[in-house]
Amino acid sequence: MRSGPVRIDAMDSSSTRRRATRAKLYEAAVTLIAEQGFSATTVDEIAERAGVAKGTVYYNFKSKTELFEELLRYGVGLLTASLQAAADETAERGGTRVEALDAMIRAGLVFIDRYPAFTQLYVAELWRTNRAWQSTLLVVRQQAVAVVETVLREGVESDELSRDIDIPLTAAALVGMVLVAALDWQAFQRERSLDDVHSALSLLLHGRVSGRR
Amino acid sequence: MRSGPVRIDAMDSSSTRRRATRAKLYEAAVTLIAEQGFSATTVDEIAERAGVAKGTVYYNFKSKTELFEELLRYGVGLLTASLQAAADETAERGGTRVEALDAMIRAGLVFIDRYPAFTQLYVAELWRTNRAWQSTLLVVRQQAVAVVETVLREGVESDELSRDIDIPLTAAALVGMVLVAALDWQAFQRERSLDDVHSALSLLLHGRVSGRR
DNA sequence: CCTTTTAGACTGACCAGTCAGTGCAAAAGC
DNA sequence: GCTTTTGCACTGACTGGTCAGTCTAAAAGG
Repeated sequence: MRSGPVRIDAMDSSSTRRRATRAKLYEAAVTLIAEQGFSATTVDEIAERAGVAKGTVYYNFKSKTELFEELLRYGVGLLTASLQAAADETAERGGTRVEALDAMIRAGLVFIDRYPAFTQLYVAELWRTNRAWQSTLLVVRQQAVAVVETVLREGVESDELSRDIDIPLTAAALVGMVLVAALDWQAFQRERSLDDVHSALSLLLHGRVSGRR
Repeated sequence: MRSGPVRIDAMDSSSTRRRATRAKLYEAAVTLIAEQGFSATTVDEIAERAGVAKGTVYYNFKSKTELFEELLRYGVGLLTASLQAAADETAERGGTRVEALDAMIRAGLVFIDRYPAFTQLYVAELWRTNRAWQSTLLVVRQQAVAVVETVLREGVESDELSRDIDIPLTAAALVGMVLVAALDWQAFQRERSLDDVHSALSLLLHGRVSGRR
């Protein structure tokens, strides 16, 4: 009866139990670190919030830093996928590149709305130097920015966007615009709806704030 | 009340010597905290970098947190003054509000170029919750954003800017655009000149990226 | 002479990481 | 069947180090 290879998935070191524990730890770590910062957050707090013993943290991750790095990789992976999906959907619908950018702005806002703690933590760590996870962050940032740069590049090639734009700088500015507007919305202007924020940013993207009439 | 203002100087505790020591401590703290974060930076390190005994830190500030809060107040004061000056100069020259915004973008970039460490540290702390200096930051952020909001409001009233814009959100987005583009420039695109960054942002502001031709 | 700074020893709290041990379910042995 | 073994996942008390903040006596500054 039980002669089959029942234990195989125990071998890839991600049994259901383990995965569930890791998920609880990510969840606990992300909010605590977003609130307090990495150094001010203790492993005891993370364990307590996750409802596991401290030893379990070290059974699942080799250090506090490693837990944090995996968290970063995981979160930015989600964001990148979501931006890419927005761009792809627009392309499939036969939309313009500007529409794609607009869709990506919305996707960014939806992401931040859903994972505000992760976004806080990402922004807070991104421009620090001399930190253990600098190299992880650099890679992970480039993935996300590259998605925007690609759409900008396509837009320029198809003459939909101005030849004058500086792609890397414009991509950074757009990402920053969305990131900061969204965090500000979450932190200081909670009463606004996602649509409010989206249309304010959309107006800016389309140059209808101060553009020639 | 004018009988003897002799002690006022002593009472606001800012003899020349003290001021010089405090300045050395700000300077040391700002770079260390920008690199490592508040919690990961020790008072011993700050004192050593400032070339001062540890006791001196506590003679001048009642705690590490208080040193940091004063640093924040001081830095944002500089930024706000510089944005305001840019807006005022444009107005005196009889420039438009859009020109004023453009001048403020440049002033922001110049500030970040001069005090990159302060900017890093500000961004890293701004959206954290549950920190001792949250309330200080809130006040100080509002001062800076208000300068931008005022110019936007004047622009709308004089019909120079679209009635459709949402002033608080647009102000936040503009500030974010400058902040993130500048930090990205400093961290990942050092080879670009301030003018490159300024014209990329200017193009966005004027809606010449994707605006109607 | 009053203020400010120095050097550095000291304390008490706090915290990352360790390790010997527990619980438990599936397999092996009988 | 039933009991013994195996190994995974987890536990929590403990350790060694670190750091904010204090204290002192004496020197430097003005």
